[in-house]
Amino acid sequence: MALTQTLDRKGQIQAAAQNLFRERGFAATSMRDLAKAVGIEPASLYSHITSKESILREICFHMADQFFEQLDQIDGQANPAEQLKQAIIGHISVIRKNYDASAVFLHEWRFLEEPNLGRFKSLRRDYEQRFRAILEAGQAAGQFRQMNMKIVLPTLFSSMNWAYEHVKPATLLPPEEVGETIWRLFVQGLEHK
Amino acid sequence: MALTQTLDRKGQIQAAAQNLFRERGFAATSMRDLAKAVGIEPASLYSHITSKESILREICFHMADQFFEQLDQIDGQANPAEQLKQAIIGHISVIRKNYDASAVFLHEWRFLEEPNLGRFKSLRRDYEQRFRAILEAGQAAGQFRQMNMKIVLPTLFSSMNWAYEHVKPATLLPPEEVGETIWRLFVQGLEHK
DNA sequence: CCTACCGATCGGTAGG
DNA sequence: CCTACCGATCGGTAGG
Repeated sequence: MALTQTLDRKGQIQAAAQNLFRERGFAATSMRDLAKAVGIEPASLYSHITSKESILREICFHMADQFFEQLDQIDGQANPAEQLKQAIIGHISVIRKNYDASAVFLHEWRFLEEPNLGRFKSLRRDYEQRFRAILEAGQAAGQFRQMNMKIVLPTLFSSMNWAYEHVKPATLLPPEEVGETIWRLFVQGLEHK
Repeated sequence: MALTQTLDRKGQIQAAAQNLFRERGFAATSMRDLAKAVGIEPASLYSHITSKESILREICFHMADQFFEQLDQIDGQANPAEQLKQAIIGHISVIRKNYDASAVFLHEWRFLEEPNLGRFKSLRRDYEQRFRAILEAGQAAGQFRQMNMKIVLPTLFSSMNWAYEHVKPATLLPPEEVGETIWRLFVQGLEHK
């Protein structure tokens, strides 16, 4: 919401929606709440957006785009552990740059309607597979232990995704510190060698 | 919902609410939805419950009770790594025994009203502190490395709490396997020694 | 546990 | 971007 005054009306609506959807959830946020936050009449929202769901759709798919862009920037020549480190820090950085939107992306996507819901799930699956490929490359290279991917992969994502909650933006730890710590924990474990 | 037919009406309402709140969220579930699931008229719900929020309250605090009970059963004489293992497996077991309710506990608690909301947050903080104490005991004993607890603790909880999602009940891995794998990952890490 | 109903609020449209 | 408004639905109560 900090940059609201520099955005056009459509951008203001998106920013206000991200904040409200994050704080109250999609279902508990009314178009009247949203209009009030923007400072216009409820009906005027529909000059800029087509439906409540269309706002959610833009938030979710814009976040998905950013997560994929980040993945495309990691060093394909690095070893798996290093690639994993870059992917983890990148993922957390995207969350941090989109404090409200990432919470919506993570929690409110289920209110998407078909066919958007199906497309969203498909993108998310693709993204998870990219991480899985890194982990499996590490196993193939003998760097990582053989562990059940059905457990390891969701554990990794859960570990990365808490970053949006628990802590307010002002007191946030730097994404690099969070990412490095999670990576070290994940790769080396808590126990002394 | 499997045992609905053996429950009294109040229990049926609770079971149906857990399922609906899990699938659609608290805000998006109407009392009419709930009544339909139970097979009575909407107004009849109020013979057994006082408000929509009171159902949520019972779910959340009943789950909290179970999490604490589980913690009280771990072996206080064991070393920190072993205590951690028992606590993790116990936590995941509670989630597994309450498939619908645990999702509600984890995601819908924010729709609690004061003073319940405050009480809930306080209980959750206490619970987290119990885990923190185990981790710090491990550090004090030289068994665990010094790491930023502000990162390690939420990472641990996130890792444990994914268990309620991603996977349908029928295909669930045994809680012991999930718990042991997460514990090993958390303590030893992914990398070969 | 039901019928009947309350005032409030919902997402969205018509028409300018 | 506004005024005016639509039909549908909301959580909950009265009274039996």
